[in-house]
Amino acid sequence: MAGVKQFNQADVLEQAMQVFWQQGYEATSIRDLTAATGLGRGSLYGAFGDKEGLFLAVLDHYEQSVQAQLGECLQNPDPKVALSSLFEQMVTRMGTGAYPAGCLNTNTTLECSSRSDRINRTIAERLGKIESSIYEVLLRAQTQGSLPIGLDIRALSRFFLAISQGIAVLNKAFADPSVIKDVAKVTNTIWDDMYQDQ
Amino acid sequence: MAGVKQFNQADVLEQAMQVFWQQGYEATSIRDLTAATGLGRGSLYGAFGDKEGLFLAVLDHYEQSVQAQLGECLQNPDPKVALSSLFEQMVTRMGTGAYPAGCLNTNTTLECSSRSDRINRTIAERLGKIESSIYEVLLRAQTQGSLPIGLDIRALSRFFLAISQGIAVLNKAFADPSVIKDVAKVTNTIWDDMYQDQ
DNA sequence: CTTATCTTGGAACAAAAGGTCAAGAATAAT
DNA sequence: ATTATTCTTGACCTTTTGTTCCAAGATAAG
Repeated sequence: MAGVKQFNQADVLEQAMQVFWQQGYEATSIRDLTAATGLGRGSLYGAFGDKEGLFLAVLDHYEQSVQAQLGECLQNPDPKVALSSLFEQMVTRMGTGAYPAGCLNTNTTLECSSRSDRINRTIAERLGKIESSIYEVLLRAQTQGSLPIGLDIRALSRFFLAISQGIAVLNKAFADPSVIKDVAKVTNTIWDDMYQDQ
Repeated sequence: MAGVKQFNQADVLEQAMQVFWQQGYEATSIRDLTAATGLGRGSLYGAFGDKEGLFLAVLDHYEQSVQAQLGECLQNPDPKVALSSLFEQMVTRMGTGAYPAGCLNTNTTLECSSRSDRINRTIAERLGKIESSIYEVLLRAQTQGSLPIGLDIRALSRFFLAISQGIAVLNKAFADPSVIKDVAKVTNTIWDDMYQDQ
């Protein structure tokens, strides 16, 4: 069974992502990964180099498969809908149990940022992109005149980013889904209050 | 050099806390701990049982030495000051660099909650206590008439808890201290707007 | 059919992990 | 001074870690 790749890379990354997401980077061994993916050691190392290489590939897969959906929310032409649907989407996904609790980016930030420069830069860059996306939405709202000009929207985008990270933490800490529902509810209230409908 | 304990337990916990806080639970080895504390393996195991036991002791030490300061902020008789000083205190401490980045509770939540039930319960309980403390402050404000009666202060306390966790995440992800300053700034603005001065 | 190329799974490796234990040393009690 | 108790030290154990390597197998090209 060889000569050509015997496995689908996306499937392997999906399985590996589940394991890393649930157990964390350090707590996940190569054995765990070969068991989850069904690949032999040689195949894994041949395809991804080493554990860190596989993890970085998993981070990419995560961005494209999970996080991309959040990015789409922010593309909504109505800034008010864009931001509120972001939090709604987060809470909904976390309620389904289709994925492990929390957010892989957030988990990785707290576990690996002080250990691997490469991972640290990847994550910081990714969080920066989310902040920028939120900033674009706020800027659009401001130019539309539905958000006060005096508002510091750079600070505001960081604020919303913080809330999203906080939701990820609380979702991992508490089994109770009502906690993050409450957070999203209050966030939307605040956002509604800022937003001046024409 | 024995017969009686040769080390100060608080000092040892302080050193161990620094290591765990910076590297995470899994990435910290017993060698790291003996090197940081100056104790031999036997002494460590004699005093704390095993790695998890030491870590739980460290979590207690963290609550008493670091987190207690945040609790004191919330004891301020003026609810408005109480909550705003909480975030101010967080940002200030994280700016000093006296401790590693972020928050040990938050880090632990994301790394260990799916691995050790004991640690998971400890952390969930602790976050619950913070939520309750915030709730008390909001309730006080509400009975004083400075917060609208219609407000869901349970949800609101969870919201502020989420922000505090988000701040911890962003402080670990970004070296730039202006990020969490911005978050605290916006949070205080929102809190001020809610609060109806008499 | 032959050859060259690539994949595969598992054996093997050194290093490091968490944890144990017995002998030695210092105090406190008698 | 002697005994009993306690703590410290460092070697040692087993298991697991991440990684390498190779013989065997399967395909595609000539």
